[in-house]
Amino acid sequence: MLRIAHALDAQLRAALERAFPQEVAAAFEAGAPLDPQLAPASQPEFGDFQANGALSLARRLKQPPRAIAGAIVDQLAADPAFTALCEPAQIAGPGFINLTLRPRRLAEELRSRLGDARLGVPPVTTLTPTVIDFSSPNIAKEMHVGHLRSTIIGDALARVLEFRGHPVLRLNHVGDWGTQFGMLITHLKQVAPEALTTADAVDLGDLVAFYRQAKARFDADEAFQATSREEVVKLQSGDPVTRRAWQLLCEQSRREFQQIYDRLDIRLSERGESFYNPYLESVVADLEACGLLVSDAGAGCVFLEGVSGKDGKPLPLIVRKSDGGFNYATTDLAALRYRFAGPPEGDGARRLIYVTDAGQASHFAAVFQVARRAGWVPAGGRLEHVPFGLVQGDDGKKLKTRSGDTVRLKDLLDEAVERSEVDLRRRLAEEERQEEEAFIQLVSSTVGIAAVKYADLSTNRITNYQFSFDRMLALSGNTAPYLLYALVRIAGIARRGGVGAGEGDEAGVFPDPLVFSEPQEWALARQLLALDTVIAEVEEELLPNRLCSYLFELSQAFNRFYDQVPVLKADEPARGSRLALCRLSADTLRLGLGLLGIPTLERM
RNA sequence: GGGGCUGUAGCUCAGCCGGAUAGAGCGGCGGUUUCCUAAACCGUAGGUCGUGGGUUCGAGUCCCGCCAGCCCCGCCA
Repeated sequence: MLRIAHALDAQLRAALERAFPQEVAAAFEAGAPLDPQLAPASQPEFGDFQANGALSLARRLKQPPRAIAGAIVDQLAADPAFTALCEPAQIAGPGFINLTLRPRRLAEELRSRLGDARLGVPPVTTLTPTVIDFSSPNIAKEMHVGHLRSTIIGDALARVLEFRGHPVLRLNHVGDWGTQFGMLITHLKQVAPEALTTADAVDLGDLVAFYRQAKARFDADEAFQATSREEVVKLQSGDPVTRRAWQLLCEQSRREFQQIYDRLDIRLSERGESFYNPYLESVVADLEACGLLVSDAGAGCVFLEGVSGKDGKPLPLIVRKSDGGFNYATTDLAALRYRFAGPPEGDGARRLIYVTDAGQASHFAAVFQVARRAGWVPAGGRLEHVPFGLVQGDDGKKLKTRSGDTVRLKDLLDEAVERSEVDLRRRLAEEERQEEEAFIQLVSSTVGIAAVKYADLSTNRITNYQFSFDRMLALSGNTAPYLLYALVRIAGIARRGGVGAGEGDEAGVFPDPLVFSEPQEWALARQLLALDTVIAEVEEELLPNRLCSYLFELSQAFNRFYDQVPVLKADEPARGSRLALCRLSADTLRLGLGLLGIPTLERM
């Protein structure tokens, strides 16, 4: 519907201009052009679109809104392109203009989607090279529930942008540098030196425990602190023993992470913090050169504009610690600059997206501000922090295991799949269905993982997210199983109707024109045509839940249609037209779920 | 103390740069199966949109105050 909306917008603007030539010209001169305010209809009975502009124009044009609407409608009626596209425009209420597309045009539009792999979603014409920074676990730690949202949301956004045609670099900014390694290596030297020389001498779970011990010692023991700092220096200066230990730890973690990414079907390029190490010095030097760097209590600071602390003085972003070392702010600045810079020493991106928890909002605001002031953000370059809320348990507090530990991502996925399997087996027994073990495994793991992903993506990411296996695995409601099941029902029809995916790829097997008569058919058709609008919206606003709502509403529209309108038993051309709706519903669900990173099933 | 986010139905949440009677799911109650997977569909009850002001023809949406919860605030990321 994007193309149609554009056409209508242009027609409305032209009509407005013909109706009020002087006023439109004057407003344009004044830099405040008049806008007919085209929007999707707020209610189905209002048609497909509505134009709200007449109401707000009343004051500026010094005429009653209905008179303005009337003048615009008269001009629309005189436009052959408009009358070919729409039924006569209706004026409603205080001055809304309601627009209803001609059914034939809708049917044509829909028919053009058949056999189109992009389902009417155009590729963008202006490519924006984009870096998406997401997932980003820490080396020598296990991935836990805290990484879930970043990983799932980041992947979905990447998929949508890639589908639109943008070059996307998916970066895993893993925590592989800094003080933490000094602590860990120092501690391991004393308690488990073999871990530093032999691959996989201890498993990752033990490393996590060692890390915790190291952190505790670091906080309590000054001598340990000092040794740890020395170890960091050794690491950064390339000491072979320390360096080797570091590589072993990274390698081990990397393999563990990859198992999770494989399960989640997530593709990522690892480029950890250490990658930017060679650029830290120059970041600080350049900040100094452009006069932003201020030394305060021995630390290198950039004082922020518009952000003040307790005493009303500006707050600093510290980019060089008083011991001369660099911190995460320095790394983030170096990364940002590298990503915007052109090759060979840069990625040449024009849009940077950071998918991290909302708690880092002020940190990123500070980093972005400093980068802008330092002139590292190119003209037209976009910098976006995509924040998300905490994962909470049923009690509304941060999700923990019964014993109070953070939940390992692996365990969480295992439990989702296990619950899904128990449910499937129970259902098979109830229905006395016989299925092969491979089928049960495939369905359980697909549904389990899909449920976890969809539950996360389907809520507005900015708010905290209450994690509940029972809700995400529910077979009804706005859940992955409901959507997957809708697709399975369509697949059932397709198997009998002979128009499944891959069969009848030529649009020629469907009637031309498509013929619809029932309201359920039109409701489904309109929903199908809205895909491009939703995708464009997600691309812009980076809110995957918009796509989820769309797919859920599509499934509902389909289930209503399926329930109330016979397909296979209908006569032609209704039968073929309804099969076309089924086919497009299936394709749209597959595509949409695919963009969310969720694979689909033919049977379940 | 400063800053940010959040506050919408019993519960979990939508609400698309202000627009027509505030939506969905779950749960509750009541229905639907000679027919393509009923993991579905239909109906129904349920809301002072935290609160008080303001702007506007029009405010859940924008501005200000207040209340509550969570998060951040100089050398962790």
